[in-house]
Amino acid sequence: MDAPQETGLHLLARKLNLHHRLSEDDQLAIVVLPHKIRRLEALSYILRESDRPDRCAVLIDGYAFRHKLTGDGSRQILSINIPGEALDFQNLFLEEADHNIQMLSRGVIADIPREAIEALILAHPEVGRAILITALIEASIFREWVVNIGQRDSRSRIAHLLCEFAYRLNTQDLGVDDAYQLPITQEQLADATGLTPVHVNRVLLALQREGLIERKRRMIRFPSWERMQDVADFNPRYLHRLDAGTNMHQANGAV
Amino acid sequence: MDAPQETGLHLLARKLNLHHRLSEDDQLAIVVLPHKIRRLEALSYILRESDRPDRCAVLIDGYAFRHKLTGDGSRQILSINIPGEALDFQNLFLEEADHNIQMLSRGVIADIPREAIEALILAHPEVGRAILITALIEASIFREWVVNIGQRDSRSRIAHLLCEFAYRLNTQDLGVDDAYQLPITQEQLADATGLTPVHVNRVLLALQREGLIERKRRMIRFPSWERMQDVADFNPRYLHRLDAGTNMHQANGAV
DNA sequence: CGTACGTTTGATCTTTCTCAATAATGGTGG
DNA sequence: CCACCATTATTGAGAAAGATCAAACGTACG
Repeated sequence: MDAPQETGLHLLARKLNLHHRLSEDDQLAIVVLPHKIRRLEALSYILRESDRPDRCAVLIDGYAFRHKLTGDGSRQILSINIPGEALDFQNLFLEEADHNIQMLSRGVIADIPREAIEALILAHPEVGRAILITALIEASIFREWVVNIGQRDSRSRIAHLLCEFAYRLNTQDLGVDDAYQLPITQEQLADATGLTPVHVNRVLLALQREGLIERKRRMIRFPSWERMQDVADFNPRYLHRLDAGTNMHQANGAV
Repeated sequence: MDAPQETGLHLLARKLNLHHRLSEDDQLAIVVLPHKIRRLEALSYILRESDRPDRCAVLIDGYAFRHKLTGDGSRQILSINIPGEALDFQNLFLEEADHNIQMLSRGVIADIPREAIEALILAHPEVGRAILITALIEASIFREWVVNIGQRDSRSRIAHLLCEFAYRLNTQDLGVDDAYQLPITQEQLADATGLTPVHVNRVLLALQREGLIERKRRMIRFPSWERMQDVADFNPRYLHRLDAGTNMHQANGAV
């Protein structure tokens, strides 16, 4: 067994540092934050709409997703989260949660008490700043999703989601070269893009026939990142990486 | 001539106070913030994608909107902003803007220098907190737009946008009873909902035939807020008003 | 080794888009 | 105040993207 108690929050420090440079001292303050490790099964809920958030869950291992249900029961997936991401910055400072957060796969999270975060922000203003910036970048991603769902056809739409996910994985050093494991089913992909599962399936097969993606099992590979980026109309500016401009397949010199 | 120098920032203090209670002292600090008043024509740009934000524009009079263009030139409108709202919390703390902000009508804005905001946050932590909360609520609204565009059919979609706008106007005491002036053309409404202008027109006429809305010129009235809310699948939780639960037509006791 | 879940396929239907034209409206200069 | 122009709103007919319904096929895992 590994020791997530010792390594888990390093991922968070690393993630925050990607968007706002932090001193060694500030990073250390994050790593030593009090927290409780929990192992969760796939589909278990981390937070439900209308809950009062009182702790901040940080994803250590596995994947999670945000979603919201409409009155007629359909589900819109709002984000797919990867290890190192804090799941509750969007809710922690508000009175009640406006969406659900659920594990996608089985995994591990670290729960940090709200008060510990508050104290951290007071003692380390730059960390507070990093949290603000990270929350604003999440908002930027939501805006891009509005654009993606509102304006792009199904082909670009799905390609865009695949590009974003690849790029973010790569940012966190979780991609294996140019291939990666897509942790979601086609039905979930449908709920994330506002399409039906049947149509998602047809689009994936079409992208494959065109040679834009290769798939075996849940593994996805882009034979040409450029062509894919082009089809997806993907411009990573909205992800606000500090070292943007660097080629995605050699980046991550930081930390 | 009125004196927006004296009254303009009161609107901002009022807006922030809606989401996070502020002391008299904190509110005063907002009102006396150094700023420059500018009168702008309709469609003039306040910020462009890739700009480096260095000031915060607060909308004093008139309407503005955020939008983003895709590679093939289509436009997605991301928000419609009303007087009292700060237009740059989403960009001010990031290196470069990821979307455009443009005036919808002619109007007046107050430009606050970035440094003044930074100093304010340091001297008045509760104002910093209010800014964080306000930015998080904007993110919540973007999420709801993802849901709206991703899951609802054109009828609910447009109804939802109309409800949200009515509710927000009312929150800022800008609605005239149950009727209000919708400051956008059907083409802009189309770009906000991911539909075509032609279809928006047909949906509006249908809503009108059903007796869900009355229109003359740009004026919109809901004969029955309940029926409209129902068609729109509108639940104002995502707007995180402190005094939510109060009936929208009698609210605003605060400040 | 069977069962549940996920993927793939086919046929048909619906919503929304596209293209094109006409009708109001509002603002402007004379 | 009126005539004109540019915008905005409305209408119709046909096309297309994506949804729906239904079934078959794989494959992971208990």
